[in-house]
Amino acid sequence: MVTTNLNPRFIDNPLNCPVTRAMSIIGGKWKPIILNCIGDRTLRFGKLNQIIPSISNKVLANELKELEIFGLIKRKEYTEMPPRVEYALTSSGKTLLPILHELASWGNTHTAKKIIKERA
Amino acid sequence: MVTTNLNPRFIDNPLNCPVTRAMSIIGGKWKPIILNCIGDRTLRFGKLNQIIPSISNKVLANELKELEIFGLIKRKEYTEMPPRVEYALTSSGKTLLPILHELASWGNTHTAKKIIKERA
DNA sequence: ATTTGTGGTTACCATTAGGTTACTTGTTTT
DNA sequence: AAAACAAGTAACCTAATGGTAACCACAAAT
Repeated sequence: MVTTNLNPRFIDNPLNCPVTRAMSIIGGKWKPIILNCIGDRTLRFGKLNQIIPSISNKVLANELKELEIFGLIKRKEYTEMPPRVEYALTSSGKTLLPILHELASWGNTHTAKKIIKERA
Repeated sequence: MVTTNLNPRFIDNPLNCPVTRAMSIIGGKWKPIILNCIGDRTLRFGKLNQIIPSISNKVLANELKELEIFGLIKRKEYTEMPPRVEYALTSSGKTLLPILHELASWGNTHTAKKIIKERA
């Protein structure tokens, strides 16, 4: 069974906290990466899978579905054979890009080497 | 056994992606909330637990420990009885605050009501 | 003598997120 | 006749995350 419901953390947000809300949407291992990868482009499923090879197609399909439910990406299906499906960010999804970029540049200042060295 | 190691996602970052790196540090259910709560203040353990009542003290202790390992918060212990421990953001942790604020205001525009309504 | 306050720890358990492999569809190429 | 392509599904499994409840040390207050 494919379970693509709303993230329980989104529904049951004890503090009704906007940070929790945001994290319940873009949190998780792959969602921010996917959003960041798509960026301003329009990408097909297979292309995304190729850019992010370490994600399985099951998980990719699932994450895309959830992102669509939250209105961050739009899915366009062409009825051809073999099938073609294109993904792009919605305007709402694009408002996340600058935040993700900041997060990325922040992440660059916290490299693994640095932290592991500092702990040693 | 208390398992406060580095997040496996931080170590095993397949794409060596800064977004992944950032999310492996501040991702998770409580870390961004804790950071945001502390903000510019200095808070004691009990006070934090009171502000975020839905977190258990075990989990809170654990998250604080991890945030300390990543150099985002500093812990100051007073050898008194009963004990007193104060937490505050490090300068590195404070650089996250503006990003968290943006995330929060973004989260405010994506309320549960709105999304559930749009789906109906 | 017992309770209270503080900042945790321990052992145990439940849920969830994520991963693996195999399979489907219908048309085109070998 | 069989294999390849594209975009997934289905069934199953493991690891990580988070949660619960009980307990600890030590001093001060009741």
